[in-house]
Amino acid sequence: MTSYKELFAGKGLKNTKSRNLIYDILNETGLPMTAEQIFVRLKETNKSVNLSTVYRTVELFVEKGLVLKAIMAEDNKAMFEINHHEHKHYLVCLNCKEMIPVAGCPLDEYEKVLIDRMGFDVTGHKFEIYGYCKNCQKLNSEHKKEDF
Amino acid sequence: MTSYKELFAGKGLKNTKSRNLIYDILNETGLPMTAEQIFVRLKETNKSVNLSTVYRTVELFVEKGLVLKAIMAEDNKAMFEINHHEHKHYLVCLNCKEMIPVAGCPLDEYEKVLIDRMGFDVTGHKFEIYGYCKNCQKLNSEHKKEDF
DNA sequence: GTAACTGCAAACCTTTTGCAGCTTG
DNA sequence: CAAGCTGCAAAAGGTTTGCAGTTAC
Repeated sequence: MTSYKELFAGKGLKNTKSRNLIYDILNETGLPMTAEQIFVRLKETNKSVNLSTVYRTVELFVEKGLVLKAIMAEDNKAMFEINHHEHKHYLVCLNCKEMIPVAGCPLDEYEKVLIDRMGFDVTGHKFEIYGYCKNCQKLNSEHKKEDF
Repeated sequence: MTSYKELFAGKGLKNTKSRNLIYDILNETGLPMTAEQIFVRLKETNKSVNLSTVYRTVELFVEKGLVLKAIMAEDNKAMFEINHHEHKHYLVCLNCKEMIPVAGCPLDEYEKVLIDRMGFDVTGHKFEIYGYCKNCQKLNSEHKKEDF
């Protein structure tokens, strides 16, 4: 179990067992997880942390900028992932729900256009691409173009 | 009160008072609304429809492709809007929560690139731009660049 | 007439909160 | 030691469901 002493201290957070465990799980997994998933993962490894603590912790991490929060359409649950401070988007498979990260972002130019055209002060954006991953394409084929 | 007899019939739905009312509200408003908002709006005009009926109805509309559903980050509530079958995105003001529609979409090209590069079969995408609208820019100024 | 729809109340599920006890710096 | 964390249990808030009665076709 790693210790994130300095990392937490820098944000005015105490370095506790739960926080280390939760940050670890998010780090290892490398993908967005729900609070429940984090909770279950910890339970499996007999390093149980109370579910409310998980919620409080990830929310705190979000507040301090250590973690990013996103709410997935469909099953409206919040998902949390380590903030690597890189700009990243996901391909979300509609079948297996896997989230595949893609580097790069085609939107910066567009944001500038919007600022000019609409006088809207852009601070960020969210961009998710839905479809079917390679694996699921083999299995399924009766999907149609949808509107998002 | 308009009647959407043919529209509903085409989707195998019965033409009922509640459905007309709900579709009407969404049409008039022209912007995404929560089930609650629809419910309240109807109550105000003494055309009360039960909240569960609102939920059942909008969800049905979504299923039939008449309405689009989106879940707003922050307060994770589902929002519903008429599906005009046009590709549209929103500027979401982080202060007043207003959603300003923008026509056009810079992403089609990018989707093609992804298909080639990742073998991912894209069926759609969701794109929301966060920031501050003209009005709120005047009031606030202490906002920082955030990660989404 | 029958299948579909609605209202009502209760259940559900994710997330939040109050409080008492325990840790960390 | 004081402030901050955690567990527990209970509440909150959005959404769903079972059922009995009503309505549309």
